[in-house]
Amino acid sequence: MLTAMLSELNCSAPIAAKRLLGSSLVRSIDGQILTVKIVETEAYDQSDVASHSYKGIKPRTEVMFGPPGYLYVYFTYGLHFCSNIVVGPNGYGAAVLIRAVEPLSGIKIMENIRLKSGAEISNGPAKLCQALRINRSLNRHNLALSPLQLRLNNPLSPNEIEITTRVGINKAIDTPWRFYIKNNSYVSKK
DNA sequence: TGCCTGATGTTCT
DNA sequence: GAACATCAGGCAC
Repeated sequence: MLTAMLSELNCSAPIAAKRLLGSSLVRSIDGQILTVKIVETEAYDQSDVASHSYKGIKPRTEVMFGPPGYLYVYFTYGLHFCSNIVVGPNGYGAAVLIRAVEPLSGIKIMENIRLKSGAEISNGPAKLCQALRINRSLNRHNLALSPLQLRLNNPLSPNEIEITTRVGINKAIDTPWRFYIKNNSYVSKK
């Protein structure tokens, strides 16, 4: 399955970002299984001034230039973690930021971690990291392996996907590389 | 309801 | 020393 997943994600960041919508992440914490569905993504690659990989390979961004199917976790604003799925060919710096997910199982556990319920559990990139206990220890993690696995579902049809410009950045703000599932209440606001 | 701001660590210049 | 792919709480309306 690993090779199948690799080939699915060995494409440009925007295509991979759309491909990842509707797919699941399976997180194992202390023997408990949490399952979420990816409902909102943003694409970044090395040709894009808003991307961490734009300035070339650095210790922090090295994982973005590796093979697809790995997790890139970075720390931001002094408080928060955000998680990206590395995509594109080995050697090309591209990744897809996971902006929002919909909890499918283990919801009670996530509510306890977040001290929130409903969409507030995971309708933002830093929120979902907290809900799934994703931190720097999972940077460079292989998403084919426990305790965090990516399960690609069947691609969504184009009419189920909304395309907009990205959120929370001030470079390349006109690039329409944000994708989310229409009418999904877990998509982040704005 | 919606805008504004403070909190706060890592990385890069 | 500044920038930063954020969030939550407070305050004004």
